[in-house]
Amino acid sequence: MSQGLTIGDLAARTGLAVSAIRFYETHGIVAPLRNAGGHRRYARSDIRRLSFVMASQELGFSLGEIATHLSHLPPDRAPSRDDWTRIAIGFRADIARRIEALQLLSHKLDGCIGCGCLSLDRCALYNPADGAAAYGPGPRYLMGDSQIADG
Amino acid sequence: MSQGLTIGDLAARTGLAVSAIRFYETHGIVAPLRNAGGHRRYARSDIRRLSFVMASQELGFSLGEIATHLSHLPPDRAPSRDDWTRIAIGFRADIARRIEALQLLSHKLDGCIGCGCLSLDRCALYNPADGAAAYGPGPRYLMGDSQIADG
DNA sequence: CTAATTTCTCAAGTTAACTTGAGATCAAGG
DNA sequence: CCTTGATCTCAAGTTAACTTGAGAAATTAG
Repeated sequence: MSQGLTIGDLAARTGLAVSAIRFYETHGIVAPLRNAGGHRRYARSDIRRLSFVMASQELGFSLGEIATHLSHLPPDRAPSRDDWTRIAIGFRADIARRIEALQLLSHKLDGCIGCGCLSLDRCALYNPADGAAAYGPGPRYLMGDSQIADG
Repeated sequence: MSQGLTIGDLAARTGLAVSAIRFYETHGIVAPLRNAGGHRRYARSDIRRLSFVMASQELGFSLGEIATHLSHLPPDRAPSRDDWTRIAIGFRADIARRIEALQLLSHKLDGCIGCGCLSLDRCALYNPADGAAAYGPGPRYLMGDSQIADG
């Protein structure tokens, strides 16, 4: 067996396009070695790295955020079990946060369904004034976390 | 009071940029009337419409999907309570689905944390072969829902 | 009525995350 | 050795969701 996986191997194992894997490299997400001919050679652990990227994207993280997460892995040696465990735990925390946000939203909709919804000043989907947050370019107000207790 | 809200009013009430509201119009999300001078005039119910758009985007829906949801509202008359209730219920179902997906992922990470993670063939983040789904351009494999029962 | 806002339209620019294409080189099978 | 297929680099195109800019007309404040 030659040293490491080719980019095609990695693409086959992860389901990613070869072009995507190269693109990720320009964003510091993978850093393969090169063989004598200048072709990329990947470590087996890069499969896991890319799997992590795909999972994170599913959750809505940007490549930049993902790269930050991954930067906590050792750049030189293959990541150990503990290295990955640390990352996975932080990842789980993010998932939990997102679940909570969705549940809050769901509760607001409960209120909206019951409230008649024609008096716009009381709908949970309205009243954006609190909890402003930017999600993408430009200013955006989100549904905040007050004005909901009073049924 | 003049007839309806100006685009600036709507922007102030929703937190959206004026340009964004105009943009949404080109995507069939709002359809304001025009006054004598050709300026847009919005109904109060458009505030809710746009709030719904922002909430949906938070959940990862595209404008196309949102427009589809909104197309179930009557185009001519102001939406009634029941109209909005129907939409809100469908919306809640989507939230529930997403929460489930996140919880599944979290479970997989539980397994990943415990499994040693150095035998790549058993990690929940690996083994993409099932549950393929496209999320953005190009083929993508996601973490499916099998190969997880056996600890 | 005049000046300052706001709005109008339309075209073009922006960011993220990739893909596609061109032209050249490397690697592997027979 | 030679051909086919995989890779390489670099530039440019793509989609979503908007923003920015220009020039003109409508509104509003004083």
